[in-house]
Amino acid sequence: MWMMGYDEDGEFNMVDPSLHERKLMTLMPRPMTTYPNNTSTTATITPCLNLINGNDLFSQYHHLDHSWRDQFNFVPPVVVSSRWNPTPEQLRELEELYRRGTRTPSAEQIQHITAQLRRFGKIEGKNVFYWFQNHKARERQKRRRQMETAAADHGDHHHHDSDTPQKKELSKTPHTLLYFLVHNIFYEK
Amino acid sequence: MWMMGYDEDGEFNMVDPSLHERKLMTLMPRPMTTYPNNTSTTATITPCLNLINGNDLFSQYHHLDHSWRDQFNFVPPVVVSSRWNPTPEQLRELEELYRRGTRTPSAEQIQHITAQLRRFGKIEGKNVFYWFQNHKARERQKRRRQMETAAADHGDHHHHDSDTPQKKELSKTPHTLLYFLVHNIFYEK
DNA sequence: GCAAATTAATGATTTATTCAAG
DNA sequence: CTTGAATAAATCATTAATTTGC
Repeated sequence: MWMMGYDEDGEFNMVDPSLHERKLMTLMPRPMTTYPNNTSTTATITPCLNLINGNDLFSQYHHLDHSWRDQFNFVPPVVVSSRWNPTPEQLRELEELYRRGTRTPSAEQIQHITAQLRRFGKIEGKNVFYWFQNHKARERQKRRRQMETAAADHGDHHHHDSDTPQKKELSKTPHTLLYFLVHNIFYEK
Repeated sequence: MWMMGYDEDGEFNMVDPSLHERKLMTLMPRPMTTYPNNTSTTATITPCLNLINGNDLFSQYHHLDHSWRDQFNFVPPVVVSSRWNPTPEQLRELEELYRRGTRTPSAEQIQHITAQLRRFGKIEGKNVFYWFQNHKARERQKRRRQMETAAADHGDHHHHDSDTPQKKELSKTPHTLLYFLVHNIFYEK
């Protein structure tokens, strides 16, 4: 329905739907079977991805009666959460890193952090990247709003805090995920 | 100088300079030596990268006399352009694609286009990605400005053109480079 | 004609905004 | 309502056009 047509920019889209259906993934129903690449050697219990955070994703199929299921060899598709949700430990670690000054971790830092946090559950590099990006932006806008209200209280004074983006520094070294990825994938050779 | 310190967000940066010195690259002076990965099997003449668009990058060192050069075994560093510049053919092809409706090509499209355009000279996927991103944005703002002036002429009427970003469509399929890269690099497994 | 100086285009990054899952 | 994910807008920085003084 939305898969083929012109968008606001007049762009014509005709794409392979299988490539872009990212909302929910349907997997073979193999409960308690971890991913092949799951490093099961860690001492901490890595919860089955379908039960992370205690959400039993099978429960939504309990209304199906067994006779029907058996007759057609029906197996309820396992709907796996489409987006990452940090475990409390992961969040704690990330916030600690942020508090200690990490804002835009380099690709290597991202990889390292990701590897560390995988001990606490499923996580990918892009999650770490997005987390810092969002956290930085939202802390900033939080402060901005505080400043606004403070300014309104005091009669619109322009008091430059230590966090006010003063004038914009030059020559910022690119540290973004995009930078890393571009250099890794697209630098042919 | 700018390489180590706190940026506007209070982030501490201490990075390997070699990773980020992207302003100008200095290569060994090997005139007429194409890049190793240069597909030299194509029938079309692929110009030496240093002479693309007819810029002889050695001419800037003609003031140096030979005796001095020979004495100290001086070889003029070949300054290679730090950013891609499309050849006329590449630009023609890209504009044709745009005219035909391509706006945000998928990763596969990018790879395909890049492969095609490599026939005309050095190019990378990210160049194609950025070209479409920039071209789309600048065509849009061009039209926006036209609209502004038109509205000013007619007394600020709100006449919704077919290109006015009406309300924002939902369910846009992610087609960006970032999407592609993220899925290729960070999808562990 | 020819470089240095200045301006205009545009390639490349970063930041702000938006969408939508939970 | 919070926040992970994605896109669009703004910005930076480099190269090409263009101008200017000689």
